[in-house]
Amino acid sequence: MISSLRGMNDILEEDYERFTYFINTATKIAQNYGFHFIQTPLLEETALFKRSVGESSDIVSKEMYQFIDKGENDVCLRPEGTAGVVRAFIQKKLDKAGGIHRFFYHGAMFRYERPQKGRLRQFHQFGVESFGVDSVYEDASMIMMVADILSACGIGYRLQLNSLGDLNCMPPYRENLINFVKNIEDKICEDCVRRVATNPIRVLDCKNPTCQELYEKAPKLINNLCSGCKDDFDILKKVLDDNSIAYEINTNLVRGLDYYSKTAFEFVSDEIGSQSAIAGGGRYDRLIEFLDGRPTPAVGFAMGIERLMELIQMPESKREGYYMGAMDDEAVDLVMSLAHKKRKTDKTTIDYKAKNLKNHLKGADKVNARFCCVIGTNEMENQTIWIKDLENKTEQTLSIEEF
RNA sequence: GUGGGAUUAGCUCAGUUGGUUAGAGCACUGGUUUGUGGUGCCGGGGGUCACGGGUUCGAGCCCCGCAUCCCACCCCA
Repeated sequence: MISSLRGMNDILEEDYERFTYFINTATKIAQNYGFHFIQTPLLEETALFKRSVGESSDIVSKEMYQFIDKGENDVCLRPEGTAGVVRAFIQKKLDKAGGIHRFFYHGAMFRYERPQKGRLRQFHQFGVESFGVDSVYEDASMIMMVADILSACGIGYRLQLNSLGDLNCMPPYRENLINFVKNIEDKICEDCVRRVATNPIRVLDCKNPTCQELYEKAPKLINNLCSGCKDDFDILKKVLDDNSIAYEINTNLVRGLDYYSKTAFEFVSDEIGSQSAIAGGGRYDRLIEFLDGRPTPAVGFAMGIERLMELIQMPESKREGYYMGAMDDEAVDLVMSLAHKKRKTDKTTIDYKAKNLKNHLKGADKVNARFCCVIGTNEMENQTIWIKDLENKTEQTLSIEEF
């Protein structure tokens, strides 16, 4: 038997119902916020991710499905969604056109990681990207949108917030931090030593308790923001307060992708194990110019659909549509024709085998049909059809023309 | 990539110190004497015990390998 590749799952039946329900709910909300759907290719030039996500990130340095295609192009399956959307935005010259452009997307992402609960090699994200709005109110809108989507799905969460600063305050802070860490380099873990060289800010996010203790005395970016960043962060907090969205400031929150600046946020769940981040995002004002576009402010987020799946509270499934069956073999053809007509407007399932009434009622129950419609000898004689409403338990007999 | 645990029917799981033909519940399917369901009763099908080796008179059970899943690290959605 050939089975699916490690970390790559089929989505069907109950899972598919939940998956679709989430996409539909999130789509509606994104549209309410003025976003439009965008679809970009699953395969992109490798250079796109190296330049956007950053070569120092684990995603690019060891997790990409990368290969050379038959045209000798260095390509890879997308490990995240933002890079492709930004590429499309620039390629379509929307950066030069100016104005505001808001997109949402959903689809498969690929990362070659060791699978675990909530961590797959092929997984699905729902994300949005907003271009051309530098106001921090847009950042707030992003967070409100995630909160709306999660609430609509009945999902509980904690929201963590941080500011990563901008070109004015981040570089001096970075130097500051490097100096601090260099002084205690002999006490920190191996990973942190590596991080100082590749991406020093990420040491703050280290899970090692010894390191965490040491970093408690480290300078905090939140206390060293320039006035612009600080004002924006204050406004953001106020807007969230005004709209009753609870948050906690996590000065160690560092997004794993290199392109983020200023607002960074993460929604976590305490109910799904160690892979607890269910949504994450932030501002990335410099990414468009990194990818050769005209400088354009941007902010976005992504949600991991598989991680949300078991948290989604599905609405109660209601009886729907028709079930049709015959009690005599001679009636099967008539059932078939009536069902064909009915299917133009309603969900209709047919049982092709003649059965007694009891079994048809059981069958109708099984497919969760609202109406059980049966044709037997009596009905054939009178050219009628017997219908029972399984919800209200009422019955009627209609002529086949009326049906 | 590192460390640990698990794997028996479609699903959830029993299976004694290694000993006849591997079980249960649910699900599926048929019947319940020919017109009333979701909730009665009776029956039926379905297992290379993940896979590959080894030890043994004999392995679901012990040993080795391997695959997958789970947990933690790591990473991140």
